[in-house]
Amino acid sequence: MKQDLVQYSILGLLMDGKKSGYDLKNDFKNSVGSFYAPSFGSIYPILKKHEKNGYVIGKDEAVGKRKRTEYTITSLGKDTFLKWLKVPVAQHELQYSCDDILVKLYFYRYLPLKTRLALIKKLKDMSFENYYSLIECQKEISFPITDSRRWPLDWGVVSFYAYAKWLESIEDAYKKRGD
Amino acid sequence: MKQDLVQYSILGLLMDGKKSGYDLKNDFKNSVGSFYAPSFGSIYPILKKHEKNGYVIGKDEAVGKRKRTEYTITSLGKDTFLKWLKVPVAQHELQYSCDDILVKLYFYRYLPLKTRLALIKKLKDMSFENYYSLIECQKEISFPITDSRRWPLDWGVVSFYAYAKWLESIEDAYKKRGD
DNA sequence: GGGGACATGTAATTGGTTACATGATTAC
DNA sequence: GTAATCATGTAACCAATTACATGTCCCC
Repeated sequence: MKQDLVQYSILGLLMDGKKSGYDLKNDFKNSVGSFYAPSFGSIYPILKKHEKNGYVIGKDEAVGKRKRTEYTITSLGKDTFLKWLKVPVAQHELQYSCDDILVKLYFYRYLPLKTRLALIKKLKDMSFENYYSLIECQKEISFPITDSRRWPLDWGVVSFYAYAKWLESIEDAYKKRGD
Repeated sequence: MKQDLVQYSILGLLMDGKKSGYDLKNDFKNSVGSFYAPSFGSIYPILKKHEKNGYVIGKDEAVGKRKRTEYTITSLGKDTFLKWLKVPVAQHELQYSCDDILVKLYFYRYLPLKTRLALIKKLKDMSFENYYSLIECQKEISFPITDSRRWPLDWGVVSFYAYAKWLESIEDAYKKRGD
């Protein structure tokens, strides 16, 4: 999934208006930058690729004498992005690599409320499932709490529980809002 | 750090006895495999590289007519591994990418108790620090809980709190043991 | 005798980062 | 005038995965 992440994130950032490659770099920094920040060396080539695929349209704009190429997302690009966004996070992605999920989560606001809620519910359910299955694993291993071999497992247990509870609180918030 | 991870992990897995490349593949699967599992295509070349660097020594062993190359870690290899292991996890690594840390954590048992404890304490302190600083960030943003733009931040808050509390419980366990 | 595990290795491909190259504009 | 920021792009490099290539052993 990782390799697609840049590509879809760029489409995601273009969802709220046309931007240059330079803008995108800053946008990454100011949004999902703390866990994912691509370099110019990947942004510009991807933009070109997106244009070739018909996902974006580049237009040279002159700001004074300084020229910049602004990219607008097409409806095909939007569909492609939304299609990716709607794919629920898979169990194995949740397993331990959170970065990709965090990026996806950030863009959930572009989904209709119902879809968003369904995906959050699914994420919550998976978190609880993972939590319970790791609890089972914990029972099977005999290492004491001070043995580092069980730490990654314990880390998983505490984080899945925390995620699940937090996702539950989001669900509750939606319910209270009554949308 | 990511690229070094494979290399040090291989040294780490060789810490408790000589192994072939094939063994290592299985070992990854059975230990840190759920969050990090390299392919043969990276294991074998790294083994060769390690041998060139004097970190491991490969010896052809014949099991019947089937030959396998078993690698033994050298004292230089051990030192190199331990040196890496002793480097505390940096703040930015803790930020959101947990995989690398989990791998490192798994190998902490090769460190003397005192060092291990100090590193756990440091990790705990950083988790609390991150937790408090994210709490500050939360105060500054005005998005309601139902806005997906704050979710990555919230995710960070709940996970840092969970990690910190859990690391604290490890410390307590050590104290109770009175080592 | 065939499938599956054991065992090693490499070549092709992918995809990213770093560093380089270039040049305009703005603020001091 | 010079440093910082704006702005775009590419070439060299690096590291990893996939797929391929090869062959043994063991059990059914």
